[in-house]
Amino acid sequence: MNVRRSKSAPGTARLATARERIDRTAYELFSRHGIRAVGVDAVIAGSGVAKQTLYRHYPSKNDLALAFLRRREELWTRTWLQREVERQARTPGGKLLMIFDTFDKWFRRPDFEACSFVKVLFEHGERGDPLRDATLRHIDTIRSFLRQLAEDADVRDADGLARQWQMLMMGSIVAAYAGDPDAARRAKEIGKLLLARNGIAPGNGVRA
Amino acid sequence: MNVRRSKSAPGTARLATARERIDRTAYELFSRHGIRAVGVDAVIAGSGVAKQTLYRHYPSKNDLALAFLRRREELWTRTWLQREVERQARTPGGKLLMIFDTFDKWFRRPDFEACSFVKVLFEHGERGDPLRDATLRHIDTIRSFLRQLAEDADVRDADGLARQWQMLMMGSIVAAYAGDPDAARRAKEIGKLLLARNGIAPGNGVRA
DNA sequence: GGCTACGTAGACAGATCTGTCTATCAGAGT
DNA sequence: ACTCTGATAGACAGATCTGTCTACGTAGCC
Repeated sequence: MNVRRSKSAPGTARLATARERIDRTAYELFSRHGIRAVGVDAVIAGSGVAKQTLYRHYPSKNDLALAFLRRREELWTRTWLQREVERQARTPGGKLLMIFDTFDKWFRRPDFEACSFVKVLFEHGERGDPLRDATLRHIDTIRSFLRQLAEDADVRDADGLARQWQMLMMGSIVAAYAGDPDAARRAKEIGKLLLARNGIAPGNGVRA
Repeated sequence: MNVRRSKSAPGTARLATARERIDRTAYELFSRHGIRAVGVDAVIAGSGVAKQTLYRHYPSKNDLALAFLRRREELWTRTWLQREVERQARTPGGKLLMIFDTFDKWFRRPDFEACSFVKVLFEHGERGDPLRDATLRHIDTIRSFLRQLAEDADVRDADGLARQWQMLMMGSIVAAYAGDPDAARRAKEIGKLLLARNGIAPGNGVRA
């Protein structure tokens, strides 16, 4: 059972700390099946870790779920979506549209798992649930990114456009999850109308 | 405990059949908290019915959940949304926009519970789950209504417009659930752009 | 060599949830 | 009067899930 390689030098990266395996497994399972549907035993089995080890790092499943949401923001929002958008488009309008090009590839992945934030929001929507509050904060973070792009484009009502854009994003995610693989393209079409309405040049984003 | 009034004449309406109380309670609880979060014991307690009675009418919780979805289509989709829209608008374009006026009132209700179909879709999204399949059919029913309106408006791609419109509807529901009470108005604005794009007169729906 | 930190293995308590079972009761039709 | 249907009340089995507890092992560090 002892598959671990070494403890290595202090402060340097280990090959697969128990904690890292827990985090990775929790991410995999929670993002695919939701939080309620996955028990701590499944995380333990998947990461090959002892129960006590998991509970040493996270005092409760709730804490593990909160850590998952933070990791989701790190991996999905920042490292994936924002980086992809910034890398492939230059103008604010082009970046906004590039979101849907990025979504398009995402929706067509066979393991498309939908947006964890929306999923958890519906799973733990009761007012007062700490998971709900955390989820709302992560959704706010995404909207801040959109609002910044809208401000860069000198839109009159940047917050309003950001909210409309996020509505399109979430709507397309639900539609894709309900089985429409072209949801991102349909959303992008609407996005173009919104950009035109707000006097933003749609081009300059490499692709039309 | 015996609160029932009478069994009344055969074939006529009774005052509150056990079955009716079960259905009403299940609707209340499932629509508010989702299906996973509500146990059969809660439905039993809420309807004041014996456990055996519930299981006589519905062989399993799953069947009860399917009945709930049918009832949701009856009450929410047909009796509420469609009727409200048909009652207050005359032209296809006006009816489409009226959806968001109706949503606006809905979103502002203090007991706004979001769309059960979307909720259940995320709760039971695993492929092969009968609840998921039923949910998708109910979502299709709503889209048929939208497609019919689009066809009445002589739109070139009625299915495409219906899908975009439904995307707006679902996006606004998620946004409202995430705390934006103005989500319906923002969606309506986008809707107007879509109508204009498709050459549909926005007016004639009583309200602009 | 011994202390400390971390990890493993698995039993266990306690809660919760679905579905079954038994026993009893009330009313309506024949 | 008798029977049949539907309802009540609640115990119970069996599964599942969170979190605790004990006992043991191992590697680094002083």
